Amino acid sequence: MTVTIYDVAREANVSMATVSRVVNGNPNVKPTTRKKVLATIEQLGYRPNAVARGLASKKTTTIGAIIPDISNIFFSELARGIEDIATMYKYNIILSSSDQNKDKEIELINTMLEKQVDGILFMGGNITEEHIHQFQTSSVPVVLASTYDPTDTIPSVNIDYELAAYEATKTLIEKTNQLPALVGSQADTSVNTLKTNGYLRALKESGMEPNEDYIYKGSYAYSTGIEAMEHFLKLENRPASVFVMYDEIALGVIHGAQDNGLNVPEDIEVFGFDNIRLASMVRPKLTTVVQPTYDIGAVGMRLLTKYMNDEDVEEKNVVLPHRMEFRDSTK
Amino acid sequence: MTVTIYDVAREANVSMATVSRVVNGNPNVKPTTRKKVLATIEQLGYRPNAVARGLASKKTTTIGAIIPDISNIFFSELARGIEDIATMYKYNIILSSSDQNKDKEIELINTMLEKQVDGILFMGGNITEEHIHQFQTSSVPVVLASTYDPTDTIPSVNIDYELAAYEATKTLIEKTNQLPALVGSQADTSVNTLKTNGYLRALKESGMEPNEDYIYKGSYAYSTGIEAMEHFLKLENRPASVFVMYDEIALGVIHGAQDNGLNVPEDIEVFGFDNIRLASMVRPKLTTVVQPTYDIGAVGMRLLTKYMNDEDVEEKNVVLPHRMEFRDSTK
DNA sequence: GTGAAAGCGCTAACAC
DNA sequence: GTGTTAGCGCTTTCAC
Repeated sequence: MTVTIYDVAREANVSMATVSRVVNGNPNVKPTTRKKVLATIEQLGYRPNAVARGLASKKTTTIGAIIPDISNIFFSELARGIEDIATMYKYNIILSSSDQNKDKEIELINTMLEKQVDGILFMGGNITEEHIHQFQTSSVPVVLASTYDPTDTIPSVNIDYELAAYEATKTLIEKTNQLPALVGSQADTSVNTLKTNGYLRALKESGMEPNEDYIYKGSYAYSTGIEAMEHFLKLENRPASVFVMYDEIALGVIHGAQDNGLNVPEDIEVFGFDNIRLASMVRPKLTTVVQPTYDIGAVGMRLLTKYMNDEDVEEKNVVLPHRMEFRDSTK
Repeated sequence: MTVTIYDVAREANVSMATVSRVVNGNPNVKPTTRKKVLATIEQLGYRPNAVARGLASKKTTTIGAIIPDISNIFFSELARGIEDIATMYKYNIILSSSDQNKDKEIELINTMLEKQVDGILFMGGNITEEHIHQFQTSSVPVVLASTYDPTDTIPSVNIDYELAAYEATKTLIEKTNQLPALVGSQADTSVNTLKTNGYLRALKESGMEPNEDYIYKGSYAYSTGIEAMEHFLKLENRPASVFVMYDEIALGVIHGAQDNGLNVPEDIEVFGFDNIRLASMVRPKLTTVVQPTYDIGAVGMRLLTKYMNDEDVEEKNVVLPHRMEFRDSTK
């Protein structure tokens, strides 16, 4: 039925070992035999069985990527960064969405380990002790991307979320001289915590007290922005500016304002976070914290290849630079 | 080092076969032995090796998905549909982007076949004879999603792109009584051809002649919309409406118009295609052809499971319904 | 430069 | 119910 390395060996009058050498580009083969083997491979339509190879060699050239949600524009961009570098190094990717559900995350890690992936790239919400235990007892390297491990145990690629949020909030305070609102996700993830902390630090440094009414948290969705704006408009004094933890929600804030007759940035300034492609596809274009999304994936994957190949790693926890991009949603 | 089924068997004083039965939920095991085996599995931290299992059973419970670009919002949504159903049926996914490059597509198909995937879900640009040849000589089932095979040889899940484009164009003609413009991608894909054909058919039926100046094609990107609008504005008579083959480009058209002082829909009406999430995240909200993106992926994956399990398939080429959603970018 | 042979860790008859 | 055994298709020493 299916043609195996044995069939090729027989037809070409060589041993399996020689065919294996040819297939794997081993130089210790006489050019003439190589040619002969290649010819019968072609003729028989032989296709190496990567599963058998994986069993024998204990390498699958496949890595596992666990991602919160592939349909999320931020993560799909990050995934593309992973993929491009993986392709460059000849790895395939088993990709799975976890919805940041801890049990699902743990289950996925185990499934991927069973499938004998050569490494795991993990993007998630919160890194718990159980995660760390899983990772440490894993036989293959693990790298975190856009995911913060408070213990700094696991290699990772991130930006400084706390600092970025601090800077954005600080900017808003300096511009308006008033207390900025905060809109974001209520999910209990370390990135959310870091962003919130940055916001609070900026307030504190300016001698401002946080105001419950000025903090609105919901889902990661656009609709959270709409809802937040409706909430703020019911207040006696609405905020003069708002720092939003995710661009998609920020778009909701802008439209929520516009739909209620406010002008952005004249009546209310909006500062986003991530710089997803949509940020330049709104009017007014969104001022936001630029995070090198694609690069986080790419650098994470590159880091993982280093661990898989036992190369030296200078920096276990990579912090990529971020910056603020001022567009038209702030004055 | 790693604990194998043999270690478990030895520790539990049973044979490998029994351990295998327990692991695979085979009912022919006495409850007491099952309990014993389960206990030593737990104790030893045994994790079944899926690669070995795949070699022995010739099933990997992994499918391959070839997609034009995972960072594209349309395809990432489709991918989520695939994934959810795959998870439901206990399959993992090897996901790769092809950029609709034919050579890369063929190469990916081969890589996935080498990895012994149990089936392939293919999303691409053009289905050529070479593709069909590859698919037919493949040992595993293949399903196309959002990808048109003119010969109807390969099972597929689509909507009727030609009809949908026809309807949208027709609507624009009836509203404005003028020749609508066409903006889209110049990529030579069958979906693009179908959409263009639908546009042309609507013109013909209304006794209108296509006008070169009213057809602008570029990349799939937002910027194509901006460029198209700039092109139209240079014309002596600019179009009263435009049918855009992709929502993301349509957003560009809207903003290209607005950035040049035109109002949508008053000065120019815009009709999109796909109903990506962004369509409701612009102002004015985009009127568009609603395509059940997530469902195309989900139904495609479900269809693939049927082929993989040798179930009966009533409909080899599934055509899902579409509809027009009228929002604020048309009058 | 090439071949022989022993696994890799598991499943799947088949026997008992 | 449970054990024995022969592969699955390949890589990898180790000889020669």
